[in-house]
Amino acid sequence: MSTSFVVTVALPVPLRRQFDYLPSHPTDLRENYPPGSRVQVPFGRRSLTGVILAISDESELPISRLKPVAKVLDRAPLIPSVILQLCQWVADYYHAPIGEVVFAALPPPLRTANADTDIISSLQETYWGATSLGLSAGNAEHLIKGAKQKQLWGLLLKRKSMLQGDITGLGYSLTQLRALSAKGLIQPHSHIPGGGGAAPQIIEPPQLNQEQQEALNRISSEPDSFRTILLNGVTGSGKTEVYLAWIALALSQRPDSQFLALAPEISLTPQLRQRFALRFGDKVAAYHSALTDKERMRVWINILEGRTQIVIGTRSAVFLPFNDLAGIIVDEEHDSSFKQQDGARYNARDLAILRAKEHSCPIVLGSATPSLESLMNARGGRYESVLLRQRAVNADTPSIRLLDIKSRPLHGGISPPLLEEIKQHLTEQRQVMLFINRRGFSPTLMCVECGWLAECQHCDARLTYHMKAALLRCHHCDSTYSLPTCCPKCKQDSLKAVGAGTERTEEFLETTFPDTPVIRIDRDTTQTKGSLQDKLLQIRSNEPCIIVGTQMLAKGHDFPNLALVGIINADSGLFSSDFRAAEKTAQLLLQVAGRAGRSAVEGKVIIQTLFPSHPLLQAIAAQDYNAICEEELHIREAGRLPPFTSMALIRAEAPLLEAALGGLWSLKESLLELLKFNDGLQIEVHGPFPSVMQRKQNRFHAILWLFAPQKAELRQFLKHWLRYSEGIATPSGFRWLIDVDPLETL
DNA sequence: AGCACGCCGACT
DNA sequence: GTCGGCGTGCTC
Repeated sequence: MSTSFVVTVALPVPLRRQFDYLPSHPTDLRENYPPGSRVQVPFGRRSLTGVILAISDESELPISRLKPVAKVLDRAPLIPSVILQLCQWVADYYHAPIGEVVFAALPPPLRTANADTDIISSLQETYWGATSLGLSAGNAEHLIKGAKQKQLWGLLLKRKSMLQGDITGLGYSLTQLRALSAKGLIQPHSHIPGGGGAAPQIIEPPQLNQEQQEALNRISSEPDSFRTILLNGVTGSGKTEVYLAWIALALSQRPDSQFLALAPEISLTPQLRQRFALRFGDKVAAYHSALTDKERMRVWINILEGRTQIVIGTRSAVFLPFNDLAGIIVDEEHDSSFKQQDGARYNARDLAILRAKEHSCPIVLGSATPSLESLMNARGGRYESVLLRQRAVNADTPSIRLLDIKSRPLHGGISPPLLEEIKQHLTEQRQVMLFINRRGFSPTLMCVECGWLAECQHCDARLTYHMKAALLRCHHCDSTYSLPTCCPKCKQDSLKAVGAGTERTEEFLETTFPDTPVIRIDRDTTQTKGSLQDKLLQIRSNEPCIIVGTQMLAKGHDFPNLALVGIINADSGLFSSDFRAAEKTAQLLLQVAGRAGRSAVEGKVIIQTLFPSHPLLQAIAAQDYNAICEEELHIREAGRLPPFTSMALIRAEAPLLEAALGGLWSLKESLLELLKFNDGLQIEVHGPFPSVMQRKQNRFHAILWLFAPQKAELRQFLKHWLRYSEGIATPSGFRWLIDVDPLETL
């Protein structure tokens, strides 16, 4: 029996390489080095935490150059082998350093070596439940002041006990808990997570309509086989109810199985989570980057040990260590935030499909406006297609009207006809939502005398004027500038805020409708934890109000009394050089429009534009997403663009534009060189081009476009090329990376 | 990414 | 005379 073996380790360094080590002692057994366990190893002159990828008989390097592992940190593998496989695949497909990928799959506390301390014991947390006094007080509501506290009390009455992390996760504060505790209504107690206790409160599921029932039948027809189902349902068609019914059905057949639901952004998860929690109680947990390390850690461990069965998460949740996954849902599958934009640039939607395959379970991709990629896959028979054509709650699809704002005066971005409509709907006790793609007061500050514009010193961008904060801010590098009192160039008192952002529209509406609440929802007003939740609760009270907000509003929210949606300006996406602009614009506008008239209320959408005859807007007004896709697919096919070809980018940056472009020229030269030896390959290299936003934080950005007929061809070629790209001389300060299947191509 | 080694400017 | 700038090279 040979005892000599080599341990291959992934380390958190940006190198496309694995590192081999020897066991700590020559007599060590292979069983003590299971793949997926963390190790402490010497690396250069520092010591790093790594993850064992594999054990093998020999190394590419001579044994004499290998160092021994310092310590094995985990007794059992922390990362299941399916996740390790997924990481390997991501590293290979996206040409990402394996270490970066593996460490992205671990919750932050496990990335560093807090040695072998017992993780579970550190997870004991506080639970809150009603006291006997609270329970016997009957209607204790009159004792409680705040609406939020009343709600919290109601929640704690229904659920016998709740983990503090879950309570705060739903947007309640510790202050609110303490206030109830001070009244003697509730008390904290501790017990170990998963030790039973909290009884899930199950609400009676609503009756599915016939379409939903048919969709459910299709999805659940073969529970134990891998299938990708594209659930294409108009906004308001009740996709979420189908998901819930599917999970309920699957759990009745296999009670211990697990489910993963991915949602594009955190802003969406609380609501989705609540709907899941109402149905499945504390089987449900949320997982996203806004959680504290401890919260993430707890969810991670609970999934690993099978205590948490259903997770609502954002893209990083695709790496969670489920071991008995029975189904995956990707909600709003077209959304570009599933694509990671830094580090390992993976698309969580595509990884989710891979996971479903690994676990041999169905995956449902849901959207009212599916991506062209998914539509193509459905056509090619790789995905099954399920349609929901009607809105669920006897509501019609809203009407969309294009409003020409040429030569119409705008106040706070709003034209007189739109203002009339707002008035009208408010008198009818309805809610109104205005969508503006810009936060801040105005996107430009200019001098009307000499034409001076407030610009960022570090970026090629105008500064946004924030009135309440009384400053200028760059939305690209986040630097701030104090507000000039007069024009810095001509010294006259002639500065003017040009254009409208959410803040200006909010201000205008507040003065125009002093008796109506104006609720602004953008990154600036939802910074503090729970503030978005508060605003959403206020809207869901169904009192008349005006909601002003950015993209955040477009996704998934369900506001029953919302009747009118105004889109302040639809024109930014009409003349972009991004080949995905039409697809993105159609998706965004139709999603926003879909917020209107979701229950019995009749919905109306008004899109302000300078180009009402633009074909894309015409098609959007006709709500013919199919026609838009049809047209787009023709254009993409003719232009040999994705999804008809495979695409990758090389993105570069350097302190000078010349260096960024020059470095890319060197890379391109070497790519072409390698292509010469591979005659059969139909790979095209275009560029280099300066990025649309050339200068960002005083660094210059440029890109190279690569196209190939097949994904595998491009992947193989790049893999091959990377093996000897290290010798290429590039200018100093030149950094570059590969972006496979980019969604952002400028 | 770190963290070294390595050659050229203003300071006790 | 040294302290220190960041250029480039390596890490199993």
